[in-house]
Amino acid sequence: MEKPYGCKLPRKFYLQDTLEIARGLLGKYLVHENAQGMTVGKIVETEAYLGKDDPASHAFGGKKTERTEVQFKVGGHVYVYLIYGMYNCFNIVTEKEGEPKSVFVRALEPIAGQDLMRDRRGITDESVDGLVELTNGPGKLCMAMDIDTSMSGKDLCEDEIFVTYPKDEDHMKIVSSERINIDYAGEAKRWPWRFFIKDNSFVSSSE
DNA sequence: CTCACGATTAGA
DNA sequence: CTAATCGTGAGA
Repeated sequence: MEKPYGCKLPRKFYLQDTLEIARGLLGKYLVHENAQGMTVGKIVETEAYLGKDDPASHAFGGKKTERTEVQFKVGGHVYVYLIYGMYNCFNIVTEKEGEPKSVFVRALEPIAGQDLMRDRRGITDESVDGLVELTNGPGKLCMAMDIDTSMSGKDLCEDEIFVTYPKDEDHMKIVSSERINIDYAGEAKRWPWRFFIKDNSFVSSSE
């Protein structure tokens, strides 16, 4: 059977500068296969959280707690947390061990397993509008890909969940903006650490 | 132990 | 625009 994805990213990818990784992840495929089946989504929107020097980061000031300690692992691990008591947020830990930086994945474009995604999202609309609703937000993509906090701490360099270079990476223009919904972060709200693929309709709708 | 809060979403 | 909904983490 022909796989709808390419080669898994090596550890080295996740050891680059976090802002480079946030941009570099755009266009890559996130792959998760479990007993229900396989789902694949192209990463189209990310945000960088730069750890101890970033007031918006859960690790601001070097704070380490039970929930956030996976961010201190070596780059390539998964950090998932629950927000508002009901939605999961998927992040990729970056850089060397002890450096609690990460990239938050805000939106995907469904590539494979769309029927399964529709089931998990409870969406019956098979039009383009329905397709966009599957993964155009951080909580939505976690529902579609079946990602929850039990996956926090997993290693993307293993086989349960991983990111790949697609066989043919599309031509795309990357743009940046302020990060979304971090009013608590003061002046850091202005820092342009959100990246997305220009004109991609699966990017989350906030501006 | 208590309790305020959130890197969101769906729906009015 | 707001309600939903609960794990987390700081403080008593």
